[in-house]
Amino acid sequence: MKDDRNRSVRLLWETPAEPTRGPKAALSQARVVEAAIKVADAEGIEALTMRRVAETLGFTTMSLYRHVPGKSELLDLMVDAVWGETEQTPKTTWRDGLDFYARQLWSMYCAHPWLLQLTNARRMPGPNAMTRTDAAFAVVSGLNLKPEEIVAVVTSIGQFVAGVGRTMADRVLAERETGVSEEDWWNDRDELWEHFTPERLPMMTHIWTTGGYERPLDEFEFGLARVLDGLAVFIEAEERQREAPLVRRETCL
Amino acid sequence: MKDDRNRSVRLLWETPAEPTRGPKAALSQARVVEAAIKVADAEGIEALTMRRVAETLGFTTMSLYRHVPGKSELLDLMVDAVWGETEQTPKTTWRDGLDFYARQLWSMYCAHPWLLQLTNARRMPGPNAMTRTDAAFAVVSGLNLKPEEIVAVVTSIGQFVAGVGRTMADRVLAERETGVSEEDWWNDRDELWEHFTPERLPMMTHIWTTGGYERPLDEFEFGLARVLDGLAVFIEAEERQREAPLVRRETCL
DNA sequence: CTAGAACCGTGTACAACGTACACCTCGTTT
DNA sequence: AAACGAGGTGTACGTTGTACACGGTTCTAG
Repeated sequence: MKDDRNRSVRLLWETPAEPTRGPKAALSQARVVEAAIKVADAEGIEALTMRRVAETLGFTTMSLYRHVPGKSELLDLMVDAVWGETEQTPKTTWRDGLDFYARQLWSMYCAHPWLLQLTNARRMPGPNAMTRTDAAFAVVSGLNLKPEEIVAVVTSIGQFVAGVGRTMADRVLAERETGVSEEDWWNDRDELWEHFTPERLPMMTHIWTTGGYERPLDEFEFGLARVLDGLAVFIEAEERQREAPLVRRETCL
Repeated sequence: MKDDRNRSVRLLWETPAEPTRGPKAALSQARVVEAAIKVADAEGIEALTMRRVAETLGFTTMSLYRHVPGKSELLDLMVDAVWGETEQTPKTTWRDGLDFYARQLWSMYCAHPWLLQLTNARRMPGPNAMTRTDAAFAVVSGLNLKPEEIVAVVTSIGQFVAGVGRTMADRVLAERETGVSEEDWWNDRDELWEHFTPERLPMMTHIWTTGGYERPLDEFEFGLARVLDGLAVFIEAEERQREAPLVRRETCL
């Protein structure tokens, strides 16, 4: 059963029948997942080892494998458990809805920065993640967009939040891991700044001396406003084009 | 000298004096970096081990440490070497300039997807990366933006490309690593689709049946156009009324 | 009522990783 | 000729995920 390609599908989407025989389990899948999330929250993804999770639960490392097939599947379960903590996007205007969706993602990433240290490619999507995404699709469904445009719009929001979040997460996790603040770390590399000369880096030194790095804009708020503005331009243009009688585009049912 | 905090600064920004004594080096830092990039290009970052690099060069693992202080510093050198392959943004309009900058980043990420598997937090910036960034700042310097707004505008482009790139990179590297195409992999998980019912996921099933996933829009092109549109709205508004204060909201981190 | 199947948790073991350390061998400087 | 600094080698250690064998516990089939 090693190469059962649907094992992780069943793991996430189906609740297995309870065993009738054998001793009562002292541990459970839910407790393993919960403990793993707690470890990752506190110490980052590189501290998340099977040994560490087992230790916090007071069991041996190998006992975890009775409840979870492997580390990869444990990560799948952790991710979908965290999606379950978010609220579904309510039905409102497209802009309010996407704003809500973006902020839900943002607070999810803030609470669990390790999410952004994980690959998303070929990660098995769980029911929680899918229902949240479905609700996000719904808020842009009344705009007469083509189906692939709906996907593109929601995806662009998701990717924006993930992009900004990753920078934030890397910073937070590095601070937590090393115990050295971002500022202290850069100040320790004092010889670096000697190479930042106006001849070599005119703009950066100018921005530095005029205080551009001292009071940076909030990356999330600034970027979100820009992306939503950009989507507004697109959506309005798309609606105008659709109302024009001559330039009928093919609608897929 | 172990905790010399400026060691990596000198490594990237200064060329060390050539040694006078001892045997001629059969290896060099440049060759190590080059070989490492080649390995990462072909097999991804998780295949980039000191043993693997040494093997492709025909030397022992420990010989690398004569030319590179450690793996972390090797990564710094690889990153800046790759930045050196890109062209600097020429001086044009802000929109053409940012478009150029975005496409440079994009082609860099396409050529070296492993860049996006690396943390950016506390990575020592090298001279190539800094001059490229400086040139990008320059194209938005004629707009009378506040210094922190210049940083925010360029950063938002960088983060957009990194966000889209990461999705692309994860996919490409997973295919290269496993030898299984994305499509085949998802087709193997056939039981997953049985859970995608219209009751549970109405929008997704609708988009699926209307072909929204069959001809997806280009994420890079779609997103870039949206972000540039959004920045245009901001820049025009900013030019119109310079005296209006900018609204800043608090976020969780 | 008993044999055995199913299940839980433990302990040992292995290959791969980064790299510290001791070592020998060159080539230049004193 | 002796000393010294540098390049490359080989061994060894602590980590990681997890395969495998094992012993104890609980329910089911005969």
